[in-house]
Amino acid sequence: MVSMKEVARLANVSVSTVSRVLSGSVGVSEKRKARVTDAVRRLDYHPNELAKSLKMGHTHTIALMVPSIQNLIFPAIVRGVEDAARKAGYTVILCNTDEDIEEEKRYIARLRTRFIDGFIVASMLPDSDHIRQLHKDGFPVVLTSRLYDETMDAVGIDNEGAAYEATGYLVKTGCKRIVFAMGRPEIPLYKDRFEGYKRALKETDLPYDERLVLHERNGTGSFYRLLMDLIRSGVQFDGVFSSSDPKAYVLLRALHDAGLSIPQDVSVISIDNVDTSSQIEPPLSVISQPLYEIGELAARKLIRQIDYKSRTGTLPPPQVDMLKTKLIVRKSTR
Amino acid sequence: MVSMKEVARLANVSVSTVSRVLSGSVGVSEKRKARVTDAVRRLDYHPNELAKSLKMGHTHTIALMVPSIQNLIFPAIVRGVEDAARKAGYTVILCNTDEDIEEEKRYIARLRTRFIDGFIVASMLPDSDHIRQLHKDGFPVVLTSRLYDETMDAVGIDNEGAAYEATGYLVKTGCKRIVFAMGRPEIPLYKDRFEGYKRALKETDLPYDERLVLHERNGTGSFYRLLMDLIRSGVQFDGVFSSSDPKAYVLLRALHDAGLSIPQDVSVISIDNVDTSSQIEPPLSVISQPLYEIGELAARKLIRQIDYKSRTGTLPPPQVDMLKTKLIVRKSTR
DNA sequence: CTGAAAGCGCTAACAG
DNA sequence: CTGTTAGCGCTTTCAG
Repeated sequence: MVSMKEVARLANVSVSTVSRVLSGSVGVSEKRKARVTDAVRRLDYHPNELAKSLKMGHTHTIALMVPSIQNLIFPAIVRGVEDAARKAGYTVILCNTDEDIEEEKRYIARLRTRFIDGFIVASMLPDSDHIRQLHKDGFPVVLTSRLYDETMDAVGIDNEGAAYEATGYLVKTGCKRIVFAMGRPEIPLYKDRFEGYKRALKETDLPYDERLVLHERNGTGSFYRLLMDLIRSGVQFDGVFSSSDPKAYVLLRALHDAGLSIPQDVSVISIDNVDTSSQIEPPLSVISQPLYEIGELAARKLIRQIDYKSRTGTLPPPQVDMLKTKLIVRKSTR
Repeated sequence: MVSMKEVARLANVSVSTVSRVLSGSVGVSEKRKARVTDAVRRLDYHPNELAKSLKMGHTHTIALMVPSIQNLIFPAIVRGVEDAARKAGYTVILCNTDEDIEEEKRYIARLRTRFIDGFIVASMLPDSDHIRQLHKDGFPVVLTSRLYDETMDAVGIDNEGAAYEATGYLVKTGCKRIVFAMGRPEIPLYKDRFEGYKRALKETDLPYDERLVLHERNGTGSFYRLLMDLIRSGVQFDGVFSSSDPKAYVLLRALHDAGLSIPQDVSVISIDNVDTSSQIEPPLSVISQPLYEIGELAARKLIRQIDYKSRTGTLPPPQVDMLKTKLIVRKSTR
């Protein structure tokens, strides 16, 4: 690897002169500047970012923590983060935590020692004190797609409102008995979506029937059994509102296997709008959340924090941004 | 950040002693060792990996280049890579290249200056001299899921054989006129799959009809039009073999929209077996490739190269591994 | 067994 | 305008 020293030697100047021209050339004579740029070219010199990082205290690297990239909502988010990061000259380290808080802690502990500039955490569960600690320790952090509160930067959607709208749409199109597929209750966004469902029922004077809410047992796959059991039990329903697209896929599968036709026998709606949701049969009606934009904004906010911190030495006041969702009616609803 | 110096001061030893106990304690008296470990604990000291990297010349970081994480086959591969990497104490940087060779070059140029220990490239196109150069320059590289040859480590599947088997299965179950959805010809694996299709036809004495092969125009979405046009043109067919799962999804969509039923009117098979393929309606019959294992093995091979290089100073002889594919019959075929 | 010192490649005072 | 110097935090000879 060719170092600055060699460039300096070839250009017959000192390393500091080389360093100067490489970082803006303020106060360097044209003559020497030319010699340096020439030497740089001839040696095909590229500065060692690692050494720079050690000296400067930042790495232009951010960490992105997701539960699992295999969950369909994350590829788009990750892509948004990566694009925005790259545009700003940042590199992203991808961390799959598998919902395992210990794994996440280990990951963070390792990353901290490398001068990671900041963290986007899309995997936060309640009791994640290690994340709050990170923020308290002065690390730029932005939360997304899971839990967030007012103490840290975040970008999300109005989950309660989205669920309210989804349920409302089902009601408006004639559904009277709507199944709700509820995700893991530790994840607050599911609670919010549940609330939206209940509020929509109440405001349209539809009775709330406990038997119609399906609670995830272990893994998304469990909804297959849950819905099948409901069907067999004879409880009637004419609509299904899934709290996420991946769950909707398995619900749809169960409905098909039970011989029910969609949307004639039952309307299905969901929240997310993952890429495949428009392609499957039937195309899924959804409340769409702008996944890519969420990732993009999260990255931009993080970088803004990093810049702010490098200027002032402290983190800016936290701010949570809510992005708009949109109802997209396709063929799974009447 | 607490440094080794502070630990040394608290423990009343020199920094070299601290360094020694932290890296195995060879030749350190029990007494001092205890003093050091105690100081480490009390100060909650964590070594600065960046400084270590600068000194040692490696970072325990690998780069993973994919065309786009939004392509359904990559989340599983990425996950495999990340899991294997993490197990070995490595961190992965995710790079989406968008099939843009210039973007890829820029990415690599940036990464090289950071002492990246190696590259897994799942995005290689022909004429990727910058990748070969990387390898020539002594960087550990493993190729996967795209182009590869004998000059570099690689992990892949037998694409020709997989396509042969897929087509053969369609023939065996009664198809006589099989549409083939051909991906971008610059990507060799699609050529291989095309060859397998043709060989199966030949060996079963079915005529090869050019009109039955659909050539991707721009983007996977183009297959919708392509298939619709074929249907309208009146050319008969009773089977569709898609060269990848994402393409199969749009083909399925077109078939549905045209009012054809699957598999009664036409059988559909594909190569990949992405997670959602078992969930959609109808569940897709596929030749499955072990995506996760491919990623896992790629990472393990890369790390093996890194280790080998750090011991011997050179790269080990390249070796390409072929993983087994498997026919999975679901509901989209007769 | 232990510490002093050099140096990885770079930046940023500090003199001149 | 330019060069010398002192580190960033760590590992690793090299003496003792």
